Amino acid sequence: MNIYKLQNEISEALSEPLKYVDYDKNFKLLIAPENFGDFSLNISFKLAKALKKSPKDISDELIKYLNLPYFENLSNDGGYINIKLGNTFYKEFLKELLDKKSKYFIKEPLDKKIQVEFVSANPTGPLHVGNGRGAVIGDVVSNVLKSRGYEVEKEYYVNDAGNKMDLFAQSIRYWYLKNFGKELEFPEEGYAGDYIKRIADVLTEIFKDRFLHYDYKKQIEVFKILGEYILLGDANSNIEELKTLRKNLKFDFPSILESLRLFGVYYDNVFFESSLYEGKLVKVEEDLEIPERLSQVLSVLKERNLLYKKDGAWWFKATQFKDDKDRVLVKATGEPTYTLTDIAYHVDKFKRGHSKAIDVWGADHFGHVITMKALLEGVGIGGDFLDVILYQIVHFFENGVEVMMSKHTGKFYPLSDLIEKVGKDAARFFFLMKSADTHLNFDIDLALKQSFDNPVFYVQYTYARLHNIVEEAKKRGVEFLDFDSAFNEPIDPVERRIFNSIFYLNSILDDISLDYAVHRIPTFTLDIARDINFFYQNYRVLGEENPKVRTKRFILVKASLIVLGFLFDLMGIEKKEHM
RNA sequence: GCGCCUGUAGCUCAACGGAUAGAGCAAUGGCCUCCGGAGCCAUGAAUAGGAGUUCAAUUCUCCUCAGGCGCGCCA
Repeated sequence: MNIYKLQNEISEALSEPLKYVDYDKNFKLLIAPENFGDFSLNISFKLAKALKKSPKDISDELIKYLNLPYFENLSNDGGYINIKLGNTFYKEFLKELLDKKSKYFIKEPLDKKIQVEFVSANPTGPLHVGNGRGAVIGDVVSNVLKSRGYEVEKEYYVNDAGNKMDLFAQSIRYWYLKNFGKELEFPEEGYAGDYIKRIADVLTEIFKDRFLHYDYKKQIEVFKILGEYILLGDANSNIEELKTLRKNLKFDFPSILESLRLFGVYYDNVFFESSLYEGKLVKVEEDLEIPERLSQVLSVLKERNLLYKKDGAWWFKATQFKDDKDRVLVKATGEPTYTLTDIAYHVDKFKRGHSKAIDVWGADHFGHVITMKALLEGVGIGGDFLDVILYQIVHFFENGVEVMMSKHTGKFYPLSDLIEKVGKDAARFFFLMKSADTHLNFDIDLALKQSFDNPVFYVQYTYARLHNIVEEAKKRGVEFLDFDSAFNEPIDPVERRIFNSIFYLNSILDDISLDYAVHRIPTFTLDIARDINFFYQNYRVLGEENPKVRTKRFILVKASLIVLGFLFDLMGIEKKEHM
């Protein structure tokens, strides 16, 4: 028994009286408020206008058709149809749950691929704490979609082309040359962080003066590659020398990909922006020559008459697709813009067979969303292919003062430090708890001080003490009866609440797979943990004399362990059996 | 100026358009012969302001106020 089956049965039962009525047949059950039964239907309110009757009268009629065997009682409370479920229902539901365990919350494969891209920070500096929010959101959205039956590919897009990378390389070059007594002007808008100097020092130590007499262009190329390698870490580079470098490296903070792994984030794929520049040059127009993979987009736009030249640059007619201005795709210098590589990248996602691409971006990239959707329309894929999850800025406070961070001034708080201090689980839970579209104030002092008080410990503690009951039962050789006799006993409200929540979880996950509101997972987890702790405090399990009641409660313990364990897996936090 | 996000208890945050707006922290007062007290119970306290749509608005629409973020031939 699961929520879909129950909803279907209700839907079918109502199809007879509502034969001639146009209504939403996929209506959902609601969890009823306390003292109003287990679940409720608000369908009569929706039908009131069409049927020209009061909700209360409609419910009176409908209830006559709802004599399902699972229902113990039906009531009409001001138009709401409130359902109290019978023991047969709980027996079937829990049998299935205990049998399938966490698979109870995994849907059948849909044969649909979805790609989730997140973090994708420039490899010009280590990840800072702010990146943590996107990392957790992307990771957990992926997990939820997997549980809904999608085939999910998690990807990191490395922006390793363009001006920022040049500035980065120039900044390293400055320090490298300085190590050999050559003092230059520090590049304007260069990266000022300590780590830049440390990269230069590491390179000096390993490669000595090898790059000293390279020409400027060659130096930039080398520092770009090596610097990126040090910061990003081992993605899928095949260059032997880089692997050796990796081995010799004594750098004092983890690379981007290592930080993410410490954070529990594992990617299926790392995509390099620079790969879009590979291949031969293609002539799209007489005076427009561009790498092959980028040229494809331009050719399609040209065919559709959406590309034009102005002031020496090539423009996309974005205004035809609700953007507020047209967008440059190829600069007057002949270089592609970030917008062009990004649309080429998204076309690539489409060609890889994904039915949808989900990007997780910081809210400061908001302005890019409409342009990307316009381009997707422009190339004929359609704007709906892309969903962008925007998460609002995180403000960090330390000693009561806001921590200002910028890769350019070099002041930042590395994500790896945060993980080390408060732990992976607490950090993930903390980031996850707030809705993505609300600003998040992250008080670092509080996070440190709080480590033992953190809600994540509360839920993990709940799991551990439940697990202890199971262990204790084995140790003491406590006897239990069979499933059927356990559910001859009445189920009391506290137990119902917990069972009902577990039963309803699939429905919540379905919602999250549509609106990506992953903060509802920690919220749900805290709610059910509270109910479970109340149960734990007020009801004995092993010490209960009545073997039927004892068995029923033990089933509740097992069901709770299954659901908590599954939720922890979704959120990427540990299932600790002992703390 | 235009666009987007936010405004809920002293603080940090919840609430598919649904019934009595919920938690945590902080405050006050209780609960350990017990399967883990890192827990449980009780008390006080809130929808920025104003119109509108709806049987029903914290949620949707409009206006005002306040905070944040965007509006590059940057990425």
